Amino acid sequence: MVVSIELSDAEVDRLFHALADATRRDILRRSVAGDLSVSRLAADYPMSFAAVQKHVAVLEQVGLVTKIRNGRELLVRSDPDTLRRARLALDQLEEAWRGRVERMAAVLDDE
Amino acid sequence: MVVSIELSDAEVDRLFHALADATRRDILRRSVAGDLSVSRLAADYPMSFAAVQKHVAVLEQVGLVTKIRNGRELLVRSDPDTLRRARLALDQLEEAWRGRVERMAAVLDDE
DNA sequence: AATTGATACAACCATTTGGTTGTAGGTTAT
DNA sequence: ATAACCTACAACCAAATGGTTGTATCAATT
Repeated sequence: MVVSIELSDAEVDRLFHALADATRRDILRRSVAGDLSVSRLAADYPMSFAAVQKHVAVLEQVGLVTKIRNGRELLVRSDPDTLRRARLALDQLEEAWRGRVERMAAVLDDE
Repeated sequence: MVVSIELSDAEVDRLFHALADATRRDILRRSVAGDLSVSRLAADYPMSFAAVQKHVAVLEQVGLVTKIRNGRELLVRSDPDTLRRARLALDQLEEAWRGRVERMAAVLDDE
């Protein structure tokens, strides 16, 4: 059974904003492929460690990622459920479109 | 046949950014339901006409919307293709996840 | 215990964003 | 022609964003 999830405007705002940055999307992709520490991630971007840390924090605040302690490092782990919620928001927008197309088709059928 | 579309990082940045605002998403939904003039749209938001105009401009710049002259007003029309491109970007992120799940399942099968 | 490595966090800065008001340019209606 | 309406655009402002450096904390290694 699929539970219909209610997404608040504010949450969708933050979700899309988190996804609207190439570095953050790249961090997401890489942490999906396998858990990586923040410093390991940071090594591959042309910016300071602190900057990458901030990007991870943005992803973490919207739940796209969680951090797991492993010795003295923190592994960044992506959360597929949150990504699904982002998709749901897009789906709802697209659904409005499908509805319109159907209504137009119905009008045409009436003639 | 579905053509695999290449989305540049910059384009996805702008796409998600355009969607990361509740007012803009609402304008999208309303213009999907039926073409509306900018002033008609603006009348229903608690902000100035110029502010709404800017939101429409953001949607227009990323191609989520186009404007069509109708007498002295400009109708805002949504473009479903661009919305689909946004979804494609999300799908590609999700696909990375599916790939991981499959690899993990394969590892488990090997044991 | 001292050092090193990984992270957190504050302070700061430039740029962008989202809002405002005001002015100007077309289009329709009277 | 004039008035009324719709849109465009510039100038301005406060707040948020994305980056920096510096300092502090905490865990592991030696």
